[in-house]
Amino acid sequence: MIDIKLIRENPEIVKDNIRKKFQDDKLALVDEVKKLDEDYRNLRVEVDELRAKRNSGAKEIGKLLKNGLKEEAEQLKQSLATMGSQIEELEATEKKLEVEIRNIMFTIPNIIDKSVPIGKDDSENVEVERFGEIKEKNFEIPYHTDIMNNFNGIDIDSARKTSGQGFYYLMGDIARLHSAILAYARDFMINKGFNYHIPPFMIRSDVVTGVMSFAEMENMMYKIEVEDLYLIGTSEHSMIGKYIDTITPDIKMPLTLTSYSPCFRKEVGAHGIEERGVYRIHQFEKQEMVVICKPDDSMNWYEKMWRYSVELFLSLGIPVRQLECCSGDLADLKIKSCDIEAWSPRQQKYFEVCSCSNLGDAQARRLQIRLQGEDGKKYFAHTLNNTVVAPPRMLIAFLENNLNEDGSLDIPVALRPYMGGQDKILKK
RNA sequence: GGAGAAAUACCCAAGUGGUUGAAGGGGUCGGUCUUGAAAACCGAAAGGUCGUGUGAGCGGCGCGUGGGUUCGAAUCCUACUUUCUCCGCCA
Repeated sequence: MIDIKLIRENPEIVKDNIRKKFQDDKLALVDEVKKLDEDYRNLRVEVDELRAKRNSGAKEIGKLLKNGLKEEAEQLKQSLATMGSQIEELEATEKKLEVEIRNIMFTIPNIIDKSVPIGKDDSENVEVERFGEIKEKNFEIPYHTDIMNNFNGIDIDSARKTSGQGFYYLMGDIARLHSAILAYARDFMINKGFNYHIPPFMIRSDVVTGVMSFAEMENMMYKIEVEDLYLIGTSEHSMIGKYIDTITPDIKMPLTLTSYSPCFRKEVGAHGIEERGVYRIHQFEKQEMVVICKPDDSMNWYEKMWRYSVELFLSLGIPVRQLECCSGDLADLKIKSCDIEAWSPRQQKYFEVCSCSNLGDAQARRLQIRLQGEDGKKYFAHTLNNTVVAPPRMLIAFLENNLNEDGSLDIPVALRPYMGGQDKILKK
């Protein structure tokens, strides 16, 4: 959500930005909302004047009554009553305009960073850099669920029975590996100075509508029946929700947070649930990083954050690449974003495992997350988020890259303390 | 889950329908005293947000949140949220 002042003063910047994102159908909205905003402000002046009159009139009645002038007071009451209904009418229009303006402002994309490559859709995303050495395997890598099966590590059939498609039982060493990776990721971020959080896994509807669009909500969020609660789709929801309507002294910035949570997603639309495996599922777990900082600092943090993901994956023997989101693929709230993709030796290609985003002040403006300088001035924070690691999807990359020809799995040094010291787990 | 009490500015707190942006403290800032500080005393300012104006300013909204009653609401009604106390239940 951008500042409407930008539309008042510099609509061309906003339109250019829309063109860069190939959303030309939204161009007309700029002039439309500009006009609505003018109407709104003119109306405000009118209503405010009336309200001022009513207020002073009401005070006058108080005085008259005090002086025992009942007749005059009654007369004044009459005239104020008619003014009251007039005000009510205008207020209805005022409210309507406010809602219309807000709705349009939600759909106008944030101004993208000048470094973002221009492109229509995800096919034009740009590979920036590759990290880690790809070790060619001279044997065939099985599908990830088959690898898991070799360790008696997964039971999807039973999960289908208990919960339907898109669920899984992880078992034995694979389940332990899953927990180990999360624990390692947690400590990895703590060692980077991030503050570890376990947030609520359910949030109220007002937080939900605050942190996401209506469409997103429909496609992602599970609602708890009877209660006003939703299962979170990512801990970002509860982590950002924590700061809604807050003013924090800016000397406390940056807030570097890392949070663990299970994530629940309906996955309606998009690609849907893949039948086989744990690539896209209704329930997974995720270690997340969230940074709230001063505007000047957000690009530095963006760079640091995606690099943390790279470092973590490399430390687990998984080659990755950074893929920068082009303008057309960038979500409307974001000013810059990239994916970290892990190498799949089986598919001989990279696939998404982390997504790092700088939202600029758009999220903060929408949620009123403000900072206060030592001079007392208040301004909107910048917010960023990135995946640290999200198993079981991450396990796909882990298993494929650390698999040996004899079916055993190497446990990288970093992970061994979390796996009871084992350097290898063996096929069952 | 049941019963009761409560929510006022940075903090504590007064205020039950009429100049209440909201008494009084604390804190903050300045001064006196002191080598410096503390204490004490004297004095002062500011307090959210939006609109409007070049500007000093003017005005709207605002006392947990949303509705309502009224010419007028911090004050009355209502729903919700949260906190505290007691009872019940439970990892």
